[in-house]
Amino acid sequence: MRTLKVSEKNRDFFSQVYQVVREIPRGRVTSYGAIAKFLGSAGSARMVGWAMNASHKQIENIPAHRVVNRNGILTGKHHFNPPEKMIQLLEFEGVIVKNDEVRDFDKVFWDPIIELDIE
DNA sequence: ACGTTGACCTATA
DNA sequence: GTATAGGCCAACG
Repeated sequence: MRTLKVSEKNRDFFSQVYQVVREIPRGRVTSYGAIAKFLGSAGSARMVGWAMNASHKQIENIPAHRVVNRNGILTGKHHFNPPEKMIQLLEFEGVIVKNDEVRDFDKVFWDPIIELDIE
């Protein structure tokens, strides 16, 4: 269990999303909804998507390819350039993607609610 | 200021 | 198994 320290500056929703996404280990994935729920705003999963959409503007690298929807489908691949990049990144880390869907999703799923503690 | 738009999710049929 | 509906709420035009 790792503890996430949220400083005064990083209190806004987007920053918190980025901090969680950065904690996803190599070869594991999580879902938009899981992040939203972890941050206390379940039902705002679409905002997590928005955060990913804006993640390329961030200075630090955000492993947005490790975030998929709750069925393990790579719904966000069209926002990568090229779209195949997302699959390549995942498979490079050992995640097997078949037909835009993560294989053994339940096994590689990384749940921030279990793995992270917020401070 | 306001209507529309989503890298979503749950529920229901 | 698919389909449709409603809620969500920040950002964009």
